Amino acid sequence: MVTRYELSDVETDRIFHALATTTRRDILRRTVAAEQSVSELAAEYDMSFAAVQKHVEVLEAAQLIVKRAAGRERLVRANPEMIARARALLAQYEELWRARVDRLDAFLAEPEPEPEQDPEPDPGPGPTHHLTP
Amino acid sequence: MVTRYELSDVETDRIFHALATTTRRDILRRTVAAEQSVSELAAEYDMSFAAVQKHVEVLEAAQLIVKRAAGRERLVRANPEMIARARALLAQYEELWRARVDRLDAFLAEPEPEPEQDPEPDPGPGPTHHLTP
DNA sequence: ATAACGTACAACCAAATGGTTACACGTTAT
DNA sequence: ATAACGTGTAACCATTTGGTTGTACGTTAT
Repeated sequence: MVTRYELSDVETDRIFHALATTTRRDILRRTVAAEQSVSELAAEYDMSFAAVQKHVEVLEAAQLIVKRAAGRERLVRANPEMIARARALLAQYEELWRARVDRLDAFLAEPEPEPEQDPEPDPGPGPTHHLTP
Repeated sequence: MVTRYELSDVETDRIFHALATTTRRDILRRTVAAEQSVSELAAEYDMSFAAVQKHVEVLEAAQLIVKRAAGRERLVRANPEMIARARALLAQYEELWRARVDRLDAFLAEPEPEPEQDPEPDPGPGPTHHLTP
């Protein structure tokens, strides 16, 4: 329905770039909670209307928000779909970490696989599971 | 143990900024899977060593990776803690979305709360649940 | 001892970013 | 009809970004 494609590199760049500014994250937070006009948003920040308008533009280009015309106003609402996609991407990295830890465990479990040179320097005492879950 | 503080705005800015470049995400991906030296990383990309070194610097400033000296080499490994923090932040936004939908549902469930002026323009036919769960 | 390697850092550059003011244009209110 | 409002866009500016080359310095290999 919505998109369900894999995010391209440029799309992902845009998403994280859009999230990399406090003002824009705040706009996202406000519009994920409730639809708001660009003016209403602009009133919240200590900068010109044009500046806020540009921030909204960046969020829109990343498809993190969607605009809808209502008379002379443009109502902004967040697009949770894209937020979820970004979150899923980070979860993917964490999954890779899990896989790595598993490989390490498997290595440590083996008796003596192949005497390669220093395959993992200083694994430390005990199981290497400091992971945070 | 690790940090368990709330991320400041500048820290969050740094994290998402670091994630906003394909090259840096790729470095993160590689180092989350296995520890690698800066040279090993640099060999993977079509740019100067110095360029890659700077990308590593950005990731390090965001604490998304950690460097460790080993002779003349600097071994880079990802810091899943920070990846998790970024993911948690996005999940927070999605939670706000849930809360918003719940408020809307509650509003639609009420018989006639207060005749305010157009509190949610065009709720459309049927329940507004297009959400992707 | 000397050469090669891995890293760091400085200086430089073009392009992008985040902000400004000014203006045009459609919509709403008086 | 006219004024005020909401939005979009253009021109401009300082700073940051992402890349370059060159150099210095400690570490490893010959």
